[in-house]
Amino acid sequence: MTPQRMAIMDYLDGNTQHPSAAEVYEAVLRKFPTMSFATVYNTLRILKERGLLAELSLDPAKKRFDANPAPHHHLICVNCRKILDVMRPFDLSLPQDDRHRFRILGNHVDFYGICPRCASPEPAAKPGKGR
Amino acid sequence: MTPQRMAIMDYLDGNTQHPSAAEVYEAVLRKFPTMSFATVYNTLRILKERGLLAELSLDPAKKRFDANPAPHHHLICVNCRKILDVMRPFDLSLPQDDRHRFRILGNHVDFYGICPRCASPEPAAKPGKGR
DNA sequence: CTGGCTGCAAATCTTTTGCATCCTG
DNA sequence: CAGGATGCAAAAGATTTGCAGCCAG
Repeated sequence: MTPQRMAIMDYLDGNTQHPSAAEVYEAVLRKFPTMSFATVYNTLRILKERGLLAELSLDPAKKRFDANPAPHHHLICVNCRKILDVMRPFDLSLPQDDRHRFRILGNHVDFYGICPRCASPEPAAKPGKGR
Repeated sequence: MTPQRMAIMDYLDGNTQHPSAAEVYEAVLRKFPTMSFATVYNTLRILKERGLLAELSLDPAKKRFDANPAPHHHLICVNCRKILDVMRPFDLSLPQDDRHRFRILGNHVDFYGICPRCASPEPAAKPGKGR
């Protein structure tokens, strides 16, 4: 655990914004002006491999990172791509017929919709590119 | 509907492989050797905008495309990234408390696990890069 | 000294864009 | 001829890799 890694974990810990690697980089840069992209990416990969954070595939444009260790689901605005956590558990056992002989490890639910800001007559946020 | 677009739809229609844009390109290239990346990407975007196909965020490394119009879920091998369809519906109404005043449009469940091939002692597939 | 980590640059991969051309009506 | 589609090349954005230098054990 180097100072850089701690800074990255500090930034992600308790952060519910699901930041992208670029956002992590910008944030940590304030503390470590010499921090490089490569270190951020390498560190995020290593932390992910060690199970300290999760990489989310919710945004096709880029990876987003989540340091919340509790299993949870997500609510995504299809317009501005804002992502909120849904901590409520769901009972989602996959029936044998649908398992295709996979060993099931877990599941994840995405709810998608329009957030209040984007639903308002004068949308506050531009649409994300949503790649 | 141009011949190129029909070729792309033909390739995707009934295809349960959830191919990436590059895979679509390679496949359609056999029929249209002059087909360019740009046309594939532009066409995929247009078909998506018209609701003829869905763009999946299941693979952080790249977009995957699915022409199956029925709402359904996915079962993903975390090792080789193989993706299977789960046509069974789930009752997943999000309680008011968790809606954060979003207008909910839908949901999608990913089940993840290890497929039989990757679980076998001599794994047949290399791990995907999983970006 | 050795191994791991950092920082920089270059490379890679995926996707998008600009633009000239072509086809269709 | 006007609009839309294609093909090519270049650009853009995200991520990875190669490599030299640095630091700690």
